Amino acid sequence: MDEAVKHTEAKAVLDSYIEGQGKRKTPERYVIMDIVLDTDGHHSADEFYARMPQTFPISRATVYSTLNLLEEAGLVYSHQVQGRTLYERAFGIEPHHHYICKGCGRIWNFKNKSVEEAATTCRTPRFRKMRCSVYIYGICDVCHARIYRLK
Amino acid sequence: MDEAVKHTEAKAVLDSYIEGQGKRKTPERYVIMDIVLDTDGHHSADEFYARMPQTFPISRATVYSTLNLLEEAGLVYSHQVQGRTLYERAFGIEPHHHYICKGCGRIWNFKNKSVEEAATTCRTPRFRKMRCSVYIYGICDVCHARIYRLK
DNA sequence: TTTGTTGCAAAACGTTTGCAGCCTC
DNA sequence: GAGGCTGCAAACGTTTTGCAACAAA
Repeated sequence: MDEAVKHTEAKAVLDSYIEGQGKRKTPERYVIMDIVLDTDGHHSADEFYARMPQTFPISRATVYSTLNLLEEAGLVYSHQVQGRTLYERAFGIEPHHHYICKGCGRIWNFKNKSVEEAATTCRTPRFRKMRCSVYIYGICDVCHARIYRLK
Repeated sequence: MDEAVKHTEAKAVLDSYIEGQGKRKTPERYVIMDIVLDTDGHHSADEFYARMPQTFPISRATVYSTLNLLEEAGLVYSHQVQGRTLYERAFGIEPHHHYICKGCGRIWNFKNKSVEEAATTCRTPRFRKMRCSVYIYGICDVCHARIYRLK
């Protein structure tokens, strides 16, 4: 996706979410949105906080609350890993799932049509599905070598 | 599964894990294991701590560390939900996955063969799979009614 | 005898909250 | 002007840690 278009379209999504909820269009929210859109991978709120521009400082509390807002608006996904919440941008990327190393907590993405299809089509009574997350836990090469060497 | 057999077999699993790791067979570990085996559903370490027998008090720290041990031994699964770690017994139950309400955090189990098969057969390069967890996030009936009423 | 484990309390960690002042609407 | 938002620091809830006493091997 073209970078400029991505930012324009994401801004439209955020605009309409904010308007629909009777919330306010503060500059902080759009600055954070832009940074999230330009960041790949899975990061904690504090990691995003560390990336806030020195020219436009934004507090930790605002970063936390804005990431929540962006998730509600559908612009980021969150994942609970090793006691922390990690965010990844949801806009301009293809559907995918994750495998997570129990040793180091690193996350890798993978795509798989049958996993995707099975998760989205299965029945969940009395429950409105919003999102399916498939996590495959295991041990990565690096951790396996480390653990094996230690013993 | 027969209850007595379940406890006997689980004890054998824990025994061999403890022996293999050069760890120690303390009474606390077997008391906690028995309680976990007799408990259905998803519970935090503190919830298990509250269930420790008055006749054989066990500290919070020991409950936390033993639940970790039981997970390493494959006797419990853990799930990260709303900032907490929830445990469920892994022994004597059929494979299943979960849907989780974003409103209240409650978890329901579901079984689905194609989800199961897709998750276990997909390829994850440079990575040794241990366990697949499928989480479907959404809003349960109760929360949907509550949120809808408030607006 | 060695060394892993327990219990306690304190500390750590990520996150949320209360509040005063500010800014969007 | 009303009320949502920000920034700060303090509070929160969960989990981990340090340490001395204990007990399994």
